[in-house]
Amino acid sequence: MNYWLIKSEPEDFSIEDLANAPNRTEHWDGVRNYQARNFMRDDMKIGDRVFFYHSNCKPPGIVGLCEVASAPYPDHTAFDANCKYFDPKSNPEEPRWVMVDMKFLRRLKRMIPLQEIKQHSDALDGFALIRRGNRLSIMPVSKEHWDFLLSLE
DNA sequence: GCCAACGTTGGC
DNA sequence: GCCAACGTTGGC
Repeated sequence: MNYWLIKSEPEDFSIEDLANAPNRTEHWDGVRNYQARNFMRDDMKIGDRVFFYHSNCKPPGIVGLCEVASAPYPDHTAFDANCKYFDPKSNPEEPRWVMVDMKFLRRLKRMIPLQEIKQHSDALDGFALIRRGNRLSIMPVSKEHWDFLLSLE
């Protein structure tokens, strides 16, 4: 099993939104970064565990757990000219972007703020979230880092 | 709102 | 293939 962290701006889509979605599951659309796409396309497996991270808010941090609930499939929002995720270079015959379904598991007992995560840079050495200039919206988490982060809960 | 740190685009 | 210009992310 692999472990991941996904970012979402809570004003756009929050952990509550995922918890309230039908079947507690929603497709993770709108990823328009090749590295993040490749993680979904090549490495994510059904059942992988995922930290849900709230970004661009006060305070940012890890707020919940979810799991990968589907294989990757084409992100249809890239085909819709009225959608903000529209990409004219993607089409149904040759989709450029993919997504997976994410299923809500639970909220953390408390939010783990980014500021606190940064204070454990020794235990979390190499964790992509706290690397300088990190902008990835989907990133892998090692088993060791996963367990450590959960121990902070 | 600022701005550093990216990633992407496109001319050459 | 280089790289300047531009757009975006996201913490602060």
